[in-house]
Amino acid sequence: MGLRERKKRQTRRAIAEAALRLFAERGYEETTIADIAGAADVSPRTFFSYFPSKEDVVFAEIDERLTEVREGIDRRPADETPLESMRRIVLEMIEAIAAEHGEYGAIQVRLVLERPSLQARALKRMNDTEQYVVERLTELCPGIDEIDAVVIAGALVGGMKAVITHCRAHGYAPEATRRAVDRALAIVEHGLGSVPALTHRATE
Amino acid sequence: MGLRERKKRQTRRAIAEAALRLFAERGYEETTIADIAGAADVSPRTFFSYFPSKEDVVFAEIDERLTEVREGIDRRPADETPLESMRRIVLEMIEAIAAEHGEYGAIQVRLVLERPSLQARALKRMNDTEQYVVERLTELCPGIDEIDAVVIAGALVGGMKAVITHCRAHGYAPEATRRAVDRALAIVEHGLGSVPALTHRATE
DNA sequence: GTGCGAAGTTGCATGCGTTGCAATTTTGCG
DNA sequence: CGCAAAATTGCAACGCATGCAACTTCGCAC
Repeated sequence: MGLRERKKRQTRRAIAEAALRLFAERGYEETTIADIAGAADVSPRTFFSYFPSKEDVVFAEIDERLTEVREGIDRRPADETPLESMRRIVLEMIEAIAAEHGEYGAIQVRLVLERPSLQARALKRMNDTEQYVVERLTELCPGIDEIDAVVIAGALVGGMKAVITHCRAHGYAPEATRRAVDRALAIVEHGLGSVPALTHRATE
Repeated sequence: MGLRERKKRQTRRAIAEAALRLFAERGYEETTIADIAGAADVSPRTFFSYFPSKEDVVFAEIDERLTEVREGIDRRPADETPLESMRRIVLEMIEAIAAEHGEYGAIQVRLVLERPSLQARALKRMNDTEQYVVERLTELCPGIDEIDAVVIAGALVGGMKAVITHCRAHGYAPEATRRAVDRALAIVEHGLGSVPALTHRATE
């Protein structure tokens, strides 16, 4: 890897860290591009040659993580059933998110939760991942009905989103996390019909 | 309802229609706030006293529809099981969306699909609705486990999103729409384990 | 090491969305 | 009519984002 490459990576990191630090100190909208550029020792114009927008800098690390998840999906061993694969991948994803809990990850999570526009972007990223799941699913199960694939991916990602929300609210306690994942997968796998509260009629 | 009220409603509608017409004619980013205000015969500044942002004008009608859906949820008859209620509400929602297919609804859908930022906003709205489902669900089923409620809402909304996507891609043909809804609800209700393609091991 | 082309950085000018403020006009009602 | 509240408007300012052209730095061949 040449000097050029290394320096770019270094600058990118400097910008991202400066941005997150400033966001944490003064808040997101209280920090301007000029502030970030100044703290990272580059010109304001250069910021945009590394990140297409102010919002994107928040998702810099998260994107790398998502790429890893996709690679994990692609490396799926052939002797797993699709359901087993999905179980494993969901677990990996949750663990990755929980591990990210410290350091700058916490700042990112807080920012995303506080700013509706960032939350919207995060949901879009999740939706894009769902599209990817649909593609892999149709590849994995030749002849599967299209609507089936889309619904399955939707239910899976929806369940995963639920687990992430739940775990975040409970501080990522390890045993609670595992329990949530198990419970979520059980519901998705066995269906809403398996939840007694949902099939019980109020009258009578 | 006083004259003041009526005029406000009228102006709001004028702005929304002018905006959607211009978006359709020249494109979203090719239309400025000044253009919209000019076409609706108000000052640019006034635009912002009716819509908080340019993006919001795209969702004006959709928001009204979502409000109706929430009201539909609240009016749920007591002799339905939660699962039956959800089935009915999902069907109503899809029908409302399909009915919206004509007129300006089509423009909105096209805009949302084309612009990533609008797509993100649409997903956030869906997520907010999901939160609402969680609240009603915990109300409806006292003592239900929190994680269960969150997962159920996630799976339901995820499935619904899938149906919407699927139907849109197939031009909202009535019989295909009904089939998609049935299939989606069946999968969500009986679980992913009921889909043969997912439990079949490749090696054997 | 010298020079050259490519890649990266920077400043400048510009357009647009958005907000706060104060002035002005319109509306409903006594 | 006349008054107070509400709505509209213009103005100025700020920040994000983009295109462009000048400039600097880098890697590489000779």
